[in-house]
Amino acid sequence: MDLKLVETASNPAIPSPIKRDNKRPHQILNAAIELFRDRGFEATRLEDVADKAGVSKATIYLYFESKEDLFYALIREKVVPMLEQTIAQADAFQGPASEFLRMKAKGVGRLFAHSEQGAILKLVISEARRFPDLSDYYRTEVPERGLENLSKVIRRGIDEGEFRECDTEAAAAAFMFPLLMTGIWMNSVGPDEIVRPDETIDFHCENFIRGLQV
Amino acid sequence: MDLKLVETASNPAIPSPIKRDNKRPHQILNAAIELFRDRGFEATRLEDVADKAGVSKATIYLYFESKEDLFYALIREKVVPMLEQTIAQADAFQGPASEFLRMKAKGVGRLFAHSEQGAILKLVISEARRFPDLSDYYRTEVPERGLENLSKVIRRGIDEGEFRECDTEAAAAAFMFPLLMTGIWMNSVGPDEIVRPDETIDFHCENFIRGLQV
DNA sequence: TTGAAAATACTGACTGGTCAGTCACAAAGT
DNA sequence: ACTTTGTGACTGACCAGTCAGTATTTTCAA
Repeated sequence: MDLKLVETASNPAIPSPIKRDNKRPHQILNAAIELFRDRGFEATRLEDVADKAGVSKATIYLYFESKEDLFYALIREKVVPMLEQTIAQADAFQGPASEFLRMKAKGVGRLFAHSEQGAILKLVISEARRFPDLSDYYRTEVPERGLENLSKVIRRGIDEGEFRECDTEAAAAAFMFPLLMTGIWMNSVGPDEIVRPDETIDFHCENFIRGLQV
Repeated sequence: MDLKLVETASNPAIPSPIKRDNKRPHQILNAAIELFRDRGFEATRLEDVADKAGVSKATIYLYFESKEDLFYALIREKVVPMLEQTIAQADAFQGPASEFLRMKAKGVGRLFAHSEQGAILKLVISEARRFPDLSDYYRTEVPERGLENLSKVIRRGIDEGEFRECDTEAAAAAFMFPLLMTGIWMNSVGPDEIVRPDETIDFHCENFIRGLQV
């Protein structure tokens, strides 16, 4: 799987001359994630990214075409591998629908709440309107793929008599949204004393299942 | 109620010389909301705000001290009135806790999904790390105030035998998050075909109550 | 093995464009 | 006349992106 994006003026088909087995791109990307999350794309100075990565600004241009390309690369390098893992996990699952939901909540919820994936989600949300093609890619590949998958699982739960009949698409969104929101919260206004992410996710998951059971 | 913020270098106690009974500030603020939401604070040029408001850039400086002040004023002028209304509504409510939740979901959910309040939420989330005092103010006044209030209502529901015993703080967050997330979704990656905000909120509300009932 | 040449990796200093914020002046209202 | 409301033109700082040149690593002939 590869990040394909429509070619635009601001996104000229990225030849991406990243040389392999070189740690520089990863150093730079890791520095960029944190700064982009904390200050936003526009307000982040490439010089600060360079400092944080321990290189000079010009070095960034050896590995990335432009500041925008750095942003695109971030999604390419950090999101796609996570996706493959999550999908494999979901495909392998056999068992009652409610167990799948529990697994999903623990996996996805914790991932967004405590890893760099939450920072990336918040970043994409923040910059979505400025990078519509990237936002479309991320939306369809990450949350919508998750929603579709969930929708099917809930349908299966209904067919097998575990869950009550309901609008499965709405249910999928209602299940997913607290997981995403917890991740965004922890990477923007939070962390704080009021919202305890793990407890919130656990409660949500159990209460959601309880509400759905016949 | 007034927006008080700790005085910092970037926020020098805002004397706010906004002359009253003048439509200019509102024109400017309305133009700013939309541009800030779509491009973010940093990437929005004051000249574009001016164009959209139908004035010259220098005119903005008759009513606002700086670009940052414009952002602060946006919260002052657009959030505080909404808050007062919501609080009055909540205080006046008498009836079963589940009815309160329904009212809350319809009110707050629709507000964030379909009005400028969703855009403001998304904006604050996006810029939270860059404007920590504003983010603190917003977080404590808007979502956390809502969470506290909800927490109490759920407690009341438990005490009156309507709801099962549970972690009321986690429950409040789990109830609130889909409402907030729907608003953010609609103002960033959405609108799209997959997420229908009203159906999502309605399902969430009913399923949440169903899960909570004894 | 050594060391000169080639290839690769990196950088400091610069530039051209952009934009927040200013100011001297103009128009409109009273 | 005087105050309020407005503006076009300017400026100084900032920063993405470039480039000429330096360091380091690799290659390979003697």
